[in-house]
Amino acid sequence: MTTGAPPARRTQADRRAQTRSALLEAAARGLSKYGYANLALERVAGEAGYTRGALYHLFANKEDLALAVVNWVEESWNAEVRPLVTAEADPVDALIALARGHVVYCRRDVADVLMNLRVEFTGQDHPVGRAVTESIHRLADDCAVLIAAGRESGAIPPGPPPREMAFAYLSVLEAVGIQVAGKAPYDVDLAERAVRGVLGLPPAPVSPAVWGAAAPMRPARTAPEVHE
Amino acid sequence: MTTGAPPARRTQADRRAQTRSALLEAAARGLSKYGYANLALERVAGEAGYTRGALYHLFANKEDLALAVVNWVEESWNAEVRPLVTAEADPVDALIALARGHVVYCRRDVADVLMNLRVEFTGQDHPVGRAVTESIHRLADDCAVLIAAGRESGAIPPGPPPREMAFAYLSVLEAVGIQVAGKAPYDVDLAERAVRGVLGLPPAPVSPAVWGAAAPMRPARTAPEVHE
DNA sequence: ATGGTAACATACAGACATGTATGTATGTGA
DNA sequence: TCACATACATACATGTCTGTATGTTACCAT
Repeated sequence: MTTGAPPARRTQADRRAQTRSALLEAAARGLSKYGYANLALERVAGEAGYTRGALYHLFANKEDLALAVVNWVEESWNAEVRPLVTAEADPVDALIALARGHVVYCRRDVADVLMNLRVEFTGQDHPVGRAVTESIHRLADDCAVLIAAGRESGAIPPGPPPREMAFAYLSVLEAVGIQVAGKAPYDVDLAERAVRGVLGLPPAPVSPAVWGAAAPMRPARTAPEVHE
Repeated sequence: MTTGAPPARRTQADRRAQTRSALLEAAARGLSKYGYANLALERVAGEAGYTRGALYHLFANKEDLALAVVNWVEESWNAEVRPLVTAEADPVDALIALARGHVVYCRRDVADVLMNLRVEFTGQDHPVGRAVTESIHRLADDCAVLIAAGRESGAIPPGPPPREMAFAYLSVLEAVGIQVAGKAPYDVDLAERAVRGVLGLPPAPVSPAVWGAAAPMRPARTAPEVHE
C-alpha cells in the first residue's frame, strides 16, 4: 500500500457491530456508576464516541439499551464462571468454585451492574428490574439444585429451604464479591469463607499463610484460582 | 368538654415537629424504594400529607432532606442494635450479637436506606454518599476493634487486616440482612452463620431443630433473639 | 383585637433528559 | 455513476423535577 492510501472501507455490518459494542460498554460502565435513573444517554453516546442519534438508531430507547446490557453482562458471566461450576462433579465443590469464580469476575469494573440494578428496582415493577430478577432466579435455581444435592449426600448440613438458601448464598457472594473485589490475594478465599459459613460448612482447612504474602496453591479438588 | 368544641390548638413547635417527622418517614420510605435520583419531593410531601412548600420550609433542599434521613436511620440503628453489642464483654459474642440485632432491625421497611444510598453513590462524590460512607466507616472501625481483640485472644482465626475484615463482615451482614429479612425463624440464625463464616469461625453448635418450626432458646451466653 | 412571625400551599422559572423529526455521510448493488 | 438503504449527527418538542417567589393560614405576644 502507498502512504497516501484512503482508509479501508468497512462494511455497514462492521460499523454497526463496532458502534453497538462501544455503546454497550459505555452503557454498562454508566449503569455501574450511575444506575439507571441517572444514566444520561447523551453521556453514554459521548463516551462511546458517538451521538444519541446513533444510539437511538441501534436501540429503541433507554430501556432497550439497559436490557441489552443486562443480557451482555449475564452472558459474559456465564461464559467465564459457569464452566468452572460444571467442571465440578461434587455439589459443594461446584458451589465453592462458583464463589471463587464470581469473585474473580468481580475484578472487572462492570461486575456490579446487575447488583446495582437489582437494588435500584427492588420494590418497583420495571422491565429492567424484572430482567435482572429473572437472571438471578435462573442462577438461584441452579444453586438450589446443588444445595439440595449436597444436603442429600450429607455434605451440606440442614438449613432453610434450598431455594431460600440459594438466595442467601448469592446475596452473600454478591456482597463480598463487590466489597473485596481486586483485593488479592485474599478476595477469593474470603468469598469462600463467606459462602461456607452461609451453607453451614466448617472453615476450609488452610494454613495461616493464606492471609500473608502470595496466594498458595489450592488443594487439588477445587478449581484453579487464577484465570487469564 | 362539649361535643362542639373546636380542635385543640397545637403550638408551632408541635406542628413543626409533626411535619418534620412525617416528612422524614416518607422520605425514608421513598429513598428505600426509589433511591435518591428517583426520589421526587412532590411525592414525598404528598405521602407525608403536606406539600413541597412545607418541605422546603423545613429542609434547605433535597440533599438536606436526604442527609437528615441518613442521620435519622443511623440513630435508630444505634438505639436498637448498639446496646446489644456493648452488653457483650467477649468480642466474638459482641460481633454475633451485632449480626443478630441487625437482622432484626432489617425487618422494618426502611432498613435498606443506607445500603441503597451506598450502592447508588459508589464511584461518585456526593454529600449524601459521603455521609453514608462515614456512617459505615464509624461502624467498621468499631467492628475492627472487636475483630482485633478476638484475634489477640485467639477466638478469631487469622485473616485479612482487621479493617478489611470489618468491611467484609458488614457487607455480608448487610446483604443477608436485606435478603432474608423477616423470614423468621431462620433469618437471624442465617445471618449468624454468614458472619461466622466470614470471620473464619466454625458453625455454631445448634441442633437441626433450628431450621424446623419455632426458634429454640439460644445458649445463655448470647443476646436474646426477640426484641419488642 | 392587632401586628408579627412561622407554618404551610400554590404559582413561576429554568434546567435537564427523553424521544421524535430531519439532515448528512457512507456503504452497496446495478 | 447513481439510486437506495443504512449509519450516524443535529434540531425540535415535550415532560418532569428542582428550587424560588408569592400567597394564605395559624400561632403568639401585646
